[in-house]
Parts: sequence; structure tokens; C-alpha cells
Amino acid sequence: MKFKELSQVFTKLSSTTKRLEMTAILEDFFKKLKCEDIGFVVQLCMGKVFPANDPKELGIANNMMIETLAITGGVSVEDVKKLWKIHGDLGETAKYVIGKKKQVTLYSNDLTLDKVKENLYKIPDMTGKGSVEKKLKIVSELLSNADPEEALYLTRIVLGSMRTGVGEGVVRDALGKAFNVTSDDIEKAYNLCTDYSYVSETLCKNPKNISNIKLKLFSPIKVMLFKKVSSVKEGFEEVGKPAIIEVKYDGMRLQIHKLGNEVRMFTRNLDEVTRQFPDAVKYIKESIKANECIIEAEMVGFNPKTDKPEPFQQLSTRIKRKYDVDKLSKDLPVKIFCFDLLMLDKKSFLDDNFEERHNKLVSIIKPNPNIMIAKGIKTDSESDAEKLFTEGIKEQEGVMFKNLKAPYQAGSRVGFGVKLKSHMTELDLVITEAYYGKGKRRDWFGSFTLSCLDPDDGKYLSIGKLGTGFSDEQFEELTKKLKPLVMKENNEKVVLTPSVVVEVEYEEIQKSPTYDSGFALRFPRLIRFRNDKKPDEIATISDVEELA
DNA sequence: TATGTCTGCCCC
DNA sequence: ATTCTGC
DNA sequence: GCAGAATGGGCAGACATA
Repeated sequence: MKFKELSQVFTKLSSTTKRLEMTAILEDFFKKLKCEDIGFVVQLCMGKVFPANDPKELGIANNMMIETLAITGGVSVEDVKKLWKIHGDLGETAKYVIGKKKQVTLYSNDLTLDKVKENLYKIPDMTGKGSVEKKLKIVSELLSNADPEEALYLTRIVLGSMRTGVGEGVVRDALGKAFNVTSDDIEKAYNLCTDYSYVSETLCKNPKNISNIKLKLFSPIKVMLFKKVSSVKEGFEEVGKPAIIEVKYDGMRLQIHKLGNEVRMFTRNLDEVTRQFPDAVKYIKESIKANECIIEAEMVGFNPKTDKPEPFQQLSTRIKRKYDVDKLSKDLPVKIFCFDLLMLDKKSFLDDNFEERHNKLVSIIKPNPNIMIAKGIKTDSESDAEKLFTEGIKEQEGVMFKNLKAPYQAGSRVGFGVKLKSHMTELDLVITEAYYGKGKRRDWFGSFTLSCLDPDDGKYLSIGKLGTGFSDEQFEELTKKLKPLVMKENNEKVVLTPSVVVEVEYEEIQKSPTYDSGFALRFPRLIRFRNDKKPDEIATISDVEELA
């Protein structure tokens, strides 16, 4: 198959924002595909070369892609960066650069899907000295054989984001329509194998066979997510009364698979982290009294001397670690707080209700100081819930509300469970820099550097960036307001005269190695503009120190 | 050898 | 992670 | 309400370069 055919489908998809239309376009296309092509095509539609549970990665992002475009298009890196700023998208930039070049060189339409696959599949194995150069060349080879439209999508594929409006949901529905299977059945199969290339190949060969895709030990499944609510009352409204309310720990999600003496652990995004946490493996073997099971838990880092929880930042030093793993398990031991049971001795518990899963879980965990059931209560009392929340936000993030009747369902669904987090009081800060937006924010500034005030010398100290909480209207308004304040301009950002004051909300003030103030906000978001405030009326560095 | 830059369906 | 938006 | 697409801080590892 020619890559051009696929490119044309992407262009068609880009022309609409209606999900039903996208579904219909993909349905038609999927029906025409050969079974040996469909898996790869489905991945590309979602902008991922490899399925999520596959540890292979390309290791190419914006900067390497800019370099590749410069080399392939015969222009300077600076020029590509300028074009990127104008287009707000490296794919569009690629289209332009390749288009310019094709005006002077001859183009032969010979790029095939197989060739694209062949080259992209070689990339993860390119490691060691000189590998960056090799990766550039192999992407460049594809771009050289691409027409402008193909260059656009090749670039987006490599960067991992198609921006066509197609994601897992649209793929699910289109596969359903194409192979006459319900979206529900497809989603169920996908949640268990976490691989739409496999699901689509299975469907293509024989749609009936997707019922053979079952929960499998040592194969991570998609996890359940929880929406946010802002009060105890709302929490109960979402999940009903009574509910189980549990402490929400500030650590990392852990999916534990155990068979006899073999244990493997996965992150929320399906990456394996068994090697990084030998201490956790030991606790699991000692304290989980089941031969075969899949359990969900939150893992938290602790200070070995004080036995107090450490901030998430500390735990994160262990997550991707390859060296000094044993030293870290002594310096920052973890504790495991189990909260759900997905499988026990060959039986899937996914369709059992939460209360039953929880009871079973309690029965197989022999608690000790390092591994236990997440702290929680079953109650219909708002004051009891309030009490646990108050307790929960002292050392941890907040609480979860869980519907006793809910089955285990991946993704976030209304009515199954919610989280209630603490949030800090707001801060008034001034905007001192702005960054050009990408994609749908291409015409505006898309994010901003915030600063607090040092009253001693009247200088502004940066304390992090802000890029969410704005409506489109607010982006428009703010961009207009900031343009006249630009003092210095470079490719990706502008430096501004401090003038515009914003109120931001955040979860926590962290120590920061990156910002002038020495602090940064965790999960910052805009609450409102403070047009009534002048930049010298904002939070001072000592205010920030006190809150930290 | 030391430092800087880039990357991650990263973790949150 | 949070948030906004079209459907 | 769902799904998709914008955007946040900060970490270790890998590679390039000084």
C-alpha cells in the first residue's frame, strides 16, 4: 500500500471535528485494509508507532525533528524554528519545507506503508555513539521520498501526535462499525490486551475471536481513573451512599502481578518497574497470601529514619532508575497501600462489584508496616467522610470515593469513583514571559512564565509556568494585552514588561532547581485575571517561603 | 572526564 | 497532572 | 459526559560536545 493513501485519509480526518464523521471515514478505510496492514495503520491513526505496552520507543522529539527537517529540506535550523513559530506545528512546517524543496527537485511517488514501517521499526534499536545521527538519517530518508502532505503526517507520526481528532475512542468505534462488533466488546478486549494493533488484526481475521482476548497474568491492563470533585457532598452524589472512602496517597500507581514466587509490577501507563523496586517485590512475596493475583496499589516513598512519607519528588528518583537501585531502596524505602483486586487464582474479579473485590483483597493481605490495605472507611456519613479527608490531607493528597456496586472499568467513568483533593490558597503572580502556542493555540501565546516579587530590590523572581485554566477567549484577550509589553523576542518565547497579574491555584509549592525563586508550583492553573492589581501588589518571595 | 541538551504513549 | 471544548 | 488536545514540574538516562 502506498503511504499516500493513508496520508489522504489523515487529511480527510483533519477536515472535520465531528467524531461521527471521523468514525465513518475510518470505518471505510479499515474495511479496505489487508489484515497484515491494519495493525500498523491503527497505531499510526493514534499517532503511536508502537502499542502502549511495548517498551520500544523512538527517542525523537521536537529538537531532533527540527534538525532532520533542516537537513532534509536544505535549510538552517534557525529557519525551521522560525517556521515552527509561524505554523504552530512541526508537521505543517515539514509540509512547507518539503514543498519548497520539491519545487526544485524531482519527486517520485514511491513511498510505501511497508517502507515507513521498516524504517521506523529500526529506530528503537539504534543506541550508543552515533545513534542520533543514524536516527536522523533514517527519518530523513522517508522525508526525502515524501510529498508535502506525506511529510506532514510522517513528522507527526514521529512526534507521536497526529492532531486529527482521532484517538482510542474513535478507533474503537470505527473498528466496531467496520467489523460489526459493539464498541463495548472492542473496548473490553482492548482494556485487557492494551493493544489496538492486536485487537484490529484479530477482528480482521475473524471478528468472533475478540472474545478470546482475556485477562492474562503478567500482561498489564488499562487502569480505572477517577474524576475530580470539590466537596464531600459532591463525592457522595457521584458514587451514592454508603461508599468506601479511602486516603489518596501521594505516590505512584502500581499494578502488581504475582504467581507463586514470581512478581512483576507495572505503572499506570503499562511500563514495567519490577527492577526498580526490589524492596516492593520482597514485601509482596512476604505478605500477599495468594498464589496467583493481580492487585492495584499506590506506592509511597518514606524516610527510613523518621518513617514519615516523603514528597513525590523523592519517589520519582527511583522510578526510572537503572543504577544504584539497591542503595536507593535503603535510602528511600517504599510502602505499598493496596486498594483493589483484579484477579485471584485464575478468576477475574473485574466484573465483581467493588465491595466484593475489596473484601477479597482484605482477606489475602497480611498487613505489615510496609504493605497494607489503603486506609479507608465504609460510611454514609458526611461528617465521617469530612474527618477522613482532613486527616488525609495532612500527609497525603486527599481521599477517593468509591461506589460499592461498581465493577472495575478502565478509564474515568461517571458514578464509579471520584477523587477529592486538597488545594492550596491561591497566589497572585505577574506574567514576565510568554511562549508561542502550538496547535489550536497557534495564534496566541500558549503559556506564560509567572514571577513573584522580591521587595528588597523590586525584582521579579520566576516561580514556574502557567498553561491551563484559560478559555479561548481569555487567550485571545491576554495575547492582545501582552503584545505591546514585549521587550525581547526570540523564537519560542518573548520577555515582557511585568504588568499583567493573574490569580493561580496549585496543589503544592515545591523546591525548584529551575526557577529564580527556588520554588515552583505543582499543577498550576489560572483562576482569573487580576486587572485590579498592580505588579507590586503580588505575592512576595517571603509569602512563598511561608507557604512552602 | 565533565557538562549540557534532549527525551519520555515518563511519573505526578 | 488540570483544564477547556466540540460533539 | 466523553474524548481529544492544549498545557504544568521534575526526574534519570542517553548521547553529544567541550
